[in-house]
Amino acid sequence: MPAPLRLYNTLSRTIEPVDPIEPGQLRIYVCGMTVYDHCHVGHARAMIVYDTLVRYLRHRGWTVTFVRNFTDIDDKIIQRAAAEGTTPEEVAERFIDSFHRDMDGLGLVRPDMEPRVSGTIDEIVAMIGRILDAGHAYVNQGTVWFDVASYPEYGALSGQRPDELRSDDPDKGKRHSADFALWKAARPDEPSWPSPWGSGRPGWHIECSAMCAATLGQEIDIHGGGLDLVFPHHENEIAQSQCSHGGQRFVRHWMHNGLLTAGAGTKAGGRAHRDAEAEQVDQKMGKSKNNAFVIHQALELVPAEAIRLYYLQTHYRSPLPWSDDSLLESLAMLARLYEAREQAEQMGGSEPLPKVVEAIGAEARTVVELARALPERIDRAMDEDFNTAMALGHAFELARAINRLGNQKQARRRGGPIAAEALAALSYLGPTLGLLQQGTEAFHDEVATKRLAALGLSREAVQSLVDDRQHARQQKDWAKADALRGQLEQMNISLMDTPKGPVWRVKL
RNA sequence: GGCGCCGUACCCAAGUGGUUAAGGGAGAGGUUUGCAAAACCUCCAUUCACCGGUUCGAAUCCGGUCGGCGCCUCCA
Repeated sequence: MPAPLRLYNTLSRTIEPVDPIEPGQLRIYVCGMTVYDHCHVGHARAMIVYDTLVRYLRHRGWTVTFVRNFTDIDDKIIQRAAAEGTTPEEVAERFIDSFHRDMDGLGLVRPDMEPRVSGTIDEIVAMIGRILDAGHAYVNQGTVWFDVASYPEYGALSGQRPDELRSDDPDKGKRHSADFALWKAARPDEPSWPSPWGSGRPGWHIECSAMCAATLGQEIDIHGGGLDLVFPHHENEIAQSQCSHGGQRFVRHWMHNGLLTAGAGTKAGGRAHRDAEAEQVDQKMGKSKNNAFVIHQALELVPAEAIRLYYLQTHYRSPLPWSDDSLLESLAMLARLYEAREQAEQMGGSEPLPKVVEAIGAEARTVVELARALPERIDRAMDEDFNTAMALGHAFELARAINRLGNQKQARRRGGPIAAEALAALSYLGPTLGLLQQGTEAFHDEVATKRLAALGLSREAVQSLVDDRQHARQQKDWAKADALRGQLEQMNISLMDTPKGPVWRVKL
């Protein structure tokens, strides 16, 4: 049996055990993208949160079926196609490709299914038919409206009551301003499909209900998405799904990730003036707010795992401010983990563990204790509402202990058996959090490539200064060596003299 | 107007009834070093926006005040 997991359920507003429909199995549906533009780092947060969840659940023994859709029929896609003089299909296809490139770049697992609205039209039409038959919808001039008043449970997820909503809709033929379109009557120059109510296309919310049922069945275990989807999108999904399935419960566990915010003043430590320009407050990131930072740009600055760490440092339900400075800070944190691992990798010796521990003493014991405890501590944090931040905190405690041990000459020579324990523990970060999955060299190389590009420097330029300094040092021309070091420092390159020769790194 | 979330050190951030309030970054001092860098050590919130209340005991529960954010139009 897989390990039990407790998660916050938006429906009950409490942390509850995940209670699967079938023992050991979880059917998870996550709202994906409307593909009318490139994804920004706010979308990346949602994608990374659910990717981490799925990885972790599988690692803990669950059989997970993970579905994430593409909304490829939508007003904005149609608008963009019209503006570019192309077809909605072409626009959707282009941004689905872009999405896949971004997700691959971020190192995310592919969902088991990625249904598209355009491939689910028959199911959508059938579902709308059942909703009409059940008396929860009405037709007006080729448009089918969901009849909110017919469904007393409406609002259970979001706490909204239809009559209390701000209603600024001009009358479009609805009975109640909270009613929403299941099927939109065809308009000229827009894609449309035949239906019993005339040609048209699906409304915004029905696709997810239909794709969910088509891929996972009438009832699913976990439905995820951004907090901004709670109302109306998910509220409407519940209404549609349950009204078309004879009242059958739709979702057992509703999971919502907090949003990324943008627009805060500088966070650069030490000089956070409170001047007028820094008075901007955090605002949700979004294209309409014109403050979006695209995933592709972020991946040019840092390795994918740094972006991942950025998000996992904060609990998934909290809002998270985005800033370039914080992104670089996350990279520095990631490097700290990689460097601790490297430190462990370099410890030699193959004596029996107890003997080495005995010889080295307290520092060795601490590493062994923390290493052995780490997997369980990570699991405990993750099993209680997916607390990735706490899990990471534990990992950093081990990293510090490894470094402390590595400061001892004797440990570097004989600490191998202790390091093996630490390495095993650190490798636990892969299947659980998706971190430390690169080789040490590959990591340093990627960091150097991306950071040098960001600084406008070339490896050759750096290397030649490093070489010059090395010559100066060999001639004990300390003044010249220090001058060259200073020059590198100015370029944001720090130089480390190691027993194996000088090693340089871009300062993080 | 309605619904909901949040306010923890210089910054980011975990903790949500009970021994010393995780972790990261910045800062100060030290160890180490030709000098450095990295790393390590020490210091850096007797205190969790504010005010009341419940309790033997609260950052954690309840009420109020102030401040911020999200949703109610498309949104991860």
